[in-house]
Amino acid sequence: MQDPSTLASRSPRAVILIDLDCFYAQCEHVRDPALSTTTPVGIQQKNIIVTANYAARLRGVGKLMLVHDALRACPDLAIRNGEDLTHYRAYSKQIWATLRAHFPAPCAIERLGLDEFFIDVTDAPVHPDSETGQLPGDCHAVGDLAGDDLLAVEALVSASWWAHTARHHILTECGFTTSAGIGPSKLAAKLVSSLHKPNLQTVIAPAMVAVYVAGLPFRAIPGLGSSVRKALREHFPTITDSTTVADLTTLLPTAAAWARIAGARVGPTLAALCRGIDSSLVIDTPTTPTQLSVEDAFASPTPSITDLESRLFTLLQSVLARFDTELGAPAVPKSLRVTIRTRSSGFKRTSASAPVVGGLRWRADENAVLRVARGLLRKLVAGGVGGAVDVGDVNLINVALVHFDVPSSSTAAGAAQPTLLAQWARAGPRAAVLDGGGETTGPVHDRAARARLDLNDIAARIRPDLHDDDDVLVLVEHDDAADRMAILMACPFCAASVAPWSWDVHMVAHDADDNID
DNA sequence: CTGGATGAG
DNA sequence: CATTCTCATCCAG
Repeated sequence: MQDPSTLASRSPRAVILIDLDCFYAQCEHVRDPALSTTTPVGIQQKNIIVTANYAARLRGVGKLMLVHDALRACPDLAIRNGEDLTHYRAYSKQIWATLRAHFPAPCAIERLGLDEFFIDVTDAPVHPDSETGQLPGDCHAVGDLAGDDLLAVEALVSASWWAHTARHHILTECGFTTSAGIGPSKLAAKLVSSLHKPNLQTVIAPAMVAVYVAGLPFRAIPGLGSSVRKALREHFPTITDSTTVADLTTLLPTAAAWARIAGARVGPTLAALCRGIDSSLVIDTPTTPTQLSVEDAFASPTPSITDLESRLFTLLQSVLARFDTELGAPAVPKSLRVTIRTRSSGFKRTSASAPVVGGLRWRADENAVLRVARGLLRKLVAGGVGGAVDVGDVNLINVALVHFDVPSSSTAAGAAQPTLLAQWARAGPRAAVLDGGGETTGPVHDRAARARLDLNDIAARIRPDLHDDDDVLVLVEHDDAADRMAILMACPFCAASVAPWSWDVHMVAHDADDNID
């Protein structure tokens, strides 16, 4: 069977990574313009400085440095507390909105953390300023662009100009400087983005990617974290911090060799990344996250379980408030999760979760939610290794709302269904889009891949349950404006074209019609 | 489905 | 080594 995502990713892409320079510190400068960029600024969370502006870095303040050490290196460090991420989230969202406005579909925009954004500009128009073939003045290059494949070079020169204008928009509309990497893949864009910073950008020639990656220290490979590093050192004691990707490739020449060290899933991926190969696509980050959590770490022991509960309730208030202000009406969290961390466990986390029966109406029944949260906490504190966790041993609590969903046919309230359907109808032709994984997000870019897609295959992927039903007609249409394949299903009752994800609610609406009759 | 491990910024 | 305060994905039970 053809794998559409593989086919789509085979065509050369043009990917930008925009990286906000020392994001938290810049947020403080933007919020308080009187704060000079020449004064060293550090952002404090508990007893560490998590990041610092460039003035502070020049004075020896590093990331995740103890406050004590930072002040010793730089006694006049201006310290801002960054434990509350609210305004950092707000700036991040503003920057995302700016990028979205200037890079509409079919350009995908994927957020990584609060301060990095991948943009796929493969299908963007050729940038007007790229016609001379020159790069923007603030754009460095890795490798000889002129010597590379002609079409790929045109795409990357244009992409470099798009990165330049994106950064210009972020600066003039939001007030933030950025660095950027431009390349034929997410991997390439990411790895060169930090070569020239702050406030500069770097493009890499496609033919140079493998060579460039080979020369990097092996820990630069994204996805190669502390666990894999530990396994590598155990198998190969000669490995040090200065071991390069090329050295590793000599030790582990095949995907199978990698799989033995890092597992069947991660291993082959790392093997490919080490050769500069990354076929992953930029995926639009959804507006609704999969979880929303608030946590607090505390150094001094909590005296009693009541005090622990008091902390828990404060966090719960905070996460509920966040839900109200940040998430749209259709989102409903289905579960509540409480996580604690103890010193004696070596700072490991343990969690417990439970369904939230009240769903949407917890404002009216907050006590019930509080009781659920307290029950989860008691379960964790009672479930310690020796039978019970010492309350004073707990040094972090996290409360999370998880598994958001839109209300569907499973919710009983019949009156609410037509309203929901009306909302989706108003949202217009945001039809399902095939990404090859059977899900309904992301474009299929490669025209040849589209031509090979088999209709039955598509139907089976999108809604295997309905595909067995002969009455359902599946339509595949090309939306020329958006340059996407839309998969729609014809409703046998009203002849409407319905997106697969709204099918169930559509049917419930018809059921409601029947009941009125 | 729940809970842990891992990795990202 | 993680340390902060998050978020996502994968996997075993």
